[in-house]
Amino acid sequence: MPSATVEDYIKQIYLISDEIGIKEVAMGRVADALGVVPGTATTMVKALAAAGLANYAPRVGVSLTGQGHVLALHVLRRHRLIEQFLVEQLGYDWSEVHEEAEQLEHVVSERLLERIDKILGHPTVDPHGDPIPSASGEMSESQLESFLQCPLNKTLRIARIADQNPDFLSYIARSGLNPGASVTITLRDNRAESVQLLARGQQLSMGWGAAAKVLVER
Amino acid sequence: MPSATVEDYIKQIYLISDEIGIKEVAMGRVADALGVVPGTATTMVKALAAAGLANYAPRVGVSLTGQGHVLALHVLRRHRLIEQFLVEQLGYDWSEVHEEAEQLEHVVSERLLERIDKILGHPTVDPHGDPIPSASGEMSESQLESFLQCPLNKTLRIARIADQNPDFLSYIARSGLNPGASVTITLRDNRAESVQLLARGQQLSMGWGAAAKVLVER
DNA sequence: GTCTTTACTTTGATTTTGCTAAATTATCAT
DNA sequence: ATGATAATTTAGCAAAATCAAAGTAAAGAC
Repeated sequence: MPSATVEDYIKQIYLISDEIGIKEVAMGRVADALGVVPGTATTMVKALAAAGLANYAPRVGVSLTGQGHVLALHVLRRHRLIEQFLVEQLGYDWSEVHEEAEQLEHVVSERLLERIDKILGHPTVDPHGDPIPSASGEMSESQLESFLQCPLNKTLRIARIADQNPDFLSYIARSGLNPGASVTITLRDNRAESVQLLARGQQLSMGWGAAAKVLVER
Repeated sequence: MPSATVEDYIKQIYLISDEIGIKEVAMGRVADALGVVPGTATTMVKALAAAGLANYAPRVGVSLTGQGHVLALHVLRRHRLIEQFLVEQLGYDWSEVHEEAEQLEHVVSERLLERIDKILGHPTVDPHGDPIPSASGEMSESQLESFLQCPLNKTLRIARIADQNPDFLSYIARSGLNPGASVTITLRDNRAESVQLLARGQQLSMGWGAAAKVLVER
């Protein structure tokens, strides 16, 4: 049974790889994501490789093996189901569930997880709109657009916030941009790298970095 | 923040001490309870003493300090509230919650615990009838009698099963001796060290070891 | 009262996960 | 090309928790 640390490394490698769209993840990114010094990441990633969970190429980066990929999806399933459970059943705010799930994801049994899944009615997305992998390890690959790609002046539904940073999430929550809420993009300015939008009757403006993390559906 | 291992040692020392009614717990008992070789227990208990959680006297045993006592009650509170939650809200059987709670007790946050406590309506006992310490660390000291002390031929209510062994618990559950159920002790034979009883209309017989672990109230 | 058994402690090694600091390689600008 | 800068790896060390095996003390047997 993989340790909590191993699960965290595998999960982060998966998430970074997914985010940048490249298999190979640079060691620096791994070290950053895990909050350890680079040397620690190198040592751990070598151990992951020895355990058959990752491929490691010195000075190039790390990628997940098939086995590592399976494990990553399992951990992600646990994390996201727990988040959904905390919001739905325990009255947590969707912007504050991350830390708690981070701990719980390493100790819930398969049995408990399946009960949670059943009670929640087999949800396919967590409170942030992130997709929940199925028990068999499939992940629905939805085609969502971010604030940067979606059409102007149409009413859209917030589907997903692709960031776990508590600060960012609470800004999003305060602005009424919860998953499920409605928005209209009124203006996109390429020179200023800013987006103007209308949510809850309020006019808002976001920079490109932030705007890219809010995904909508029509 | 104490590690999961430290919490486990402190909890077991508390439980054993409580069970035998003596402050000083022999190292062998500690090693057994934790499932480690004696040398390991010695090393760890010394560390607990160095951390101010326990008093250690070589070849005599270990006892909890005030600080250790407080920690033990906190861990027990977490464990028992979680057990109650698993039974009440997630449809677990009361005889199978122990392992799950054993893991969860080390990672639930104070915030989550208080939400669970509130949802359950501030329960004072867990599914086994074991008392749940309050948030401030008080434990209701009830005066329950076991099958060995209670009066004969009276209808009594099962209040508590003082054992966590899954085998024993499932025997108890199958026999209809769940906390809350009614029983009548019909015969106690000191020579045979056995107890005859009536539960759910069924005649049953238990040895003294088992009978001592079932506590009733009138 | 010695002897043997049992309980306990000590010692030394191992695994996992982390750190610091030095050495190395790659990259980029000049 | 060359040297500076940034990223990465190596090497050496440490803490936590464990084990195996050897040593020691206490208790009971005779």
